[in-house]
Amino acid sequence: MTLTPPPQRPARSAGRELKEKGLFEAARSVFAEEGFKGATTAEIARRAGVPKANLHYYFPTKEALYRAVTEEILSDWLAAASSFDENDDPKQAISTYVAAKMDLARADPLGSRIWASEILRGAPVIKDFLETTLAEWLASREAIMRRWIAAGKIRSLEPRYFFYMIWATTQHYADFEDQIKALNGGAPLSDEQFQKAKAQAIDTILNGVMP
Amino acid sequence: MTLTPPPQRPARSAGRELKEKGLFEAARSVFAEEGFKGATTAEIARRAGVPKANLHYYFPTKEALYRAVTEEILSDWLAAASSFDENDDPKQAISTYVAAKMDLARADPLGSRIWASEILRGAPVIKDFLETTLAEWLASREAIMRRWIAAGKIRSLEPRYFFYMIWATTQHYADFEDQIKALNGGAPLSDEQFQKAKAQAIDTILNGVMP
DNA sequence: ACGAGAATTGACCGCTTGGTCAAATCCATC
DNA sequence: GATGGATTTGACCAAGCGGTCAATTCTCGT
Repeated sequence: MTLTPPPQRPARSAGRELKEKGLFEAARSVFAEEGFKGATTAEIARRAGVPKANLHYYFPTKEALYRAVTEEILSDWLAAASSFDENDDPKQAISTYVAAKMDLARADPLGSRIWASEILRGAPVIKDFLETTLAEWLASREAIMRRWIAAGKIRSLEPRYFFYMIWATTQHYADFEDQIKALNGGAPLSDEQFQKAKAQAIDTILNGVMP
Repeated sequence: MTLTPPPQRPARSAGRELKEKGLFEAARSVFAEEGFKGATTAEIARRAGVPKANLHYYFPTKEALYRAVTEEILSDWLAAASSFDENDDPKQAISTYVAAKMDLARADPLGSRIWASEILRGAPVIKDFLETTLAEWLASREAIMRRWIAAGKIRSLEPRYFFYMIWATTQHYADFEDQIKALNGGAPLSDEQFQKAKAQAIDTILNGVMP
């Protein structure tokens, strides 16, 4: 399900995609701050610098816009998740995956926050994704981890709670960025600080599971 | 700053505190689901089973109600935080603290979610708490951990990122409960599952930092 | 240069929002 | 049982909401 232009005629000029992209990005920032219900189409339009009626030309309803935003986020999540499979060695697989999730949180904090906000309100839009695609992803990686455990390559543990820890820790840097900022003298983590945090997350998690 | 009755006259009957408590609890559930902006006083009043005008008698504005809810959450957070200091031994202190945070997430998921939602919108109401009380708590516990590191009792690490991992992991079980539910066949974690998750969180975190 | 569809937009609509208010009711005290 | 403040509540209001629409302007193939 990819995002379709509102009327299905061929795009006329490059301005179309540009404007759509502007609205899309404005929507991301407003949804991330206010959640679906708290977000207003007027505010989204204002940030995009277009009249509200113009927004409704590109995205017929607030929910259609929200769904478009959401789909991209799920797609990015899956892309980062694939890094877990790039290596057969647990140490490498886990390191790579945690690093990818940390980088995603850093590169796209808004996406992570929209996800969080969607879960907080009961996940009405992504519930199906969670119950099917995400559940399947988790089940198959649990199987991999159980083989590692059986082979004595990692400690014995319940894989899903391990993944929850990874998700929680990495996404915390996006979702709670404002809290981290407040605890960092008002400034967001510098690149050096973030690299240190990433390295430590990998390190602590690895030490936590390697025998 | 404790919560004051709207007019300051002495309470007449027990019904007053009861009604106030009902509104308070209804407000918690709505704020947790919809965030501050998405929450409506009409919905809060509906869940409390009182007319909206009655809500505004007890809490003059939506923000006053929100602030009252928020204060209690910060207070609970600090209470759980004190468990970190109950023991001089790092292993004991960390175990006890993680257990306390997990128990708090289980006992009061709404509080955790309201906190998360408040951070997501930029923490306008609790920013001062974060920059003062929370920052001081963190600084002094960082000092404790640095002494442990110097004494070789735990691995060398940056204490604050370690606390972020604890906060993230424990609060994940409250904030992302609906996601966990979706990954658990639609059912929330049973008490046994939760105890297992708690034990594993403690275990993995301890292994992650003990030398 | 003109016709036709694409894109733009101010004005507008019905509904919901947070909050107000005055009238009604309750209830401890005398 | 009368008094007066505490409490309750339906009705109401101005502002904001998501969404519509008709009139206008733009853009391209001819």
